[in-house]
Amino acid sequence: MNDDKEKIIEFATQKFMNGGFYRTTIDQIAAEMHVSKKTIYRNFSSKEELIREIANRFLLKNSKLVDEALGTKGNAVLKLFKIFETVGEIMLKMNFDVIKDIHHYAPDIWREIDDFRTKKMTSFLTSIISQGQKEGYFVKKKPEIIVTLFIASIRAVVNPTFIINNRFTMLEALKETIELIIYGITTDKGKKEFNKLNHGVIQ
Amino acid sequence: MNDDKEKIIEFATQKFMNGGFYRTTIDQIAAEMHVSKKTIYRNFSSKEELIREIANRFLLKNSKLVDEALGTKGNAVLKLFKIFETVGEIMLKMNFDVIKDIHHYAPDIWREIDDFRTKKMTSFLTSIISQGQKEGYFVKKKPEIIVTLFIASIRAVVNPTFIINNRFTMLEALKETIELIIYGITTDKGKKEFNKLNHGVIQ
DNA sequence: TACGTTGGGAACTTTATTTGTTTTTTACGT
DNA sequence: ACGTAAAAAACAAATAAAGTTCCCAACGTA
Repeated sequence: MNDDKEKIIEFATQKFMNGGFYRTTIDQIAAEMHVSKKTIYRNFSSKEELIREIANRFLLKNSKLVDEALGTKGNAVLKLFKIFETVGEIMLKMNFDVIKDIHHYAPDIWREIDDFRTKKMTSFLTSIISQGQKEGYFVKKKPEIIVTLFIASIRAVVNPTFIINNRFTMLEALKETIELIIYGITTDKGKKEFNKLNHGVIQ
Repeated sequence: MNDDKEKIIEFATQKFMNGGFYRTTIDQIAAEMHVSKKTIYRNFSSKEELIREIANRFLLKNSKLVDEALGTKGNAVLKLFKIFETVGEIMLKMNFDVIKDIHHYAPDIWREIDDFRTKKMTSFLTSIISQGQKEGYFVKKKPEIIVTLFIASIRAVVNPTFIINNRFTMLEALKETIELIIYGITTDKGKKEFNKLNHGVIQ
């Protein structure tokens, strides 16, 4: 029966998130599930495929969260704010070593994740910035340029190779980066709007 | 010259703390330091010895922090509070996967750490609890029993095998545990004193 | 009861990676 | 120009995990 597959994914996700992809072996998963390796390999051709499946589900779940944030009624500044709030929450929940593992041992999967993330960001940032320009919150530079700048900056920070010692610093770095960029692309009207949400951080 | 040794330790510590002990190989360290493996193996007979050295220094450093907290002037309740504040700070700074790595791949070293920690805790808790009993803050049960209970509870929580999803939850768990135990061993006078420091959490 | 299918568990092979060693090359000081 | 010392590279050995195979027990069905 192929309700095994779901159970394996569920259990493996827990183990992986706790122990990292590398430290957690297929043997361990099988043993602790009281299932034979054969059963696992019948459902997944390799450990990598299992990891890929789990990564995809994770992306999909977070993708939905972002979509919800995007669905927020209101002006572009509010939407942008909501999205970064959501991203921050996702990052807080994440075990950072899991990301490091993928980056290190499964660079293919990492590339997929990065691609997905980039496409997602490009699409929503473009739409928000266009909206914000019409509303007079963002300066009227070419949206593609703004989006590229935005994504490049975020990717530079939210990346395992970015030297960090702990999650807090990392989140802080992201926040600072975003504030910097927002300062550069908002009109006076936009800055005012942002300060309402962000406790007056943007001058 | 044997100023190499210090440089290796310094660099390796950075790499290990960021990448974990397992993911970080001697080859990587050598390559990134622009040093040959021979140089590393001349100073350390094995990777394990290098790790042990780093772990020892880490323990020593934190041990000193605890000693400082212990040196705080004041009653036993204040001292206890200070120490757990310090421990909390240390935990926040720590990359938890590094601990998981040691626990998993170098159980010998882990046992040493655990021993050290236990001895340290036993010594300071015994002294604090005796002091607090004289001052009338703690109930007059046998200190050895209280200390044993205390240490067992803390070890149960501050342990890689304790299932946790993120650092925050873990710290929270530790805090709750400590509050529970303190509730059980303080007199009314002690509870009042603790609430002054702890925003009225102990009822 | 006999038969057949299914999956667990253990034993096995294979493959990949890393440790630790040895050899070669390079560079620098005398 | 020569000798030494360390880097770089090539090597062997060990380890550990992935993936496969086999055997056996449990269970359902005829």
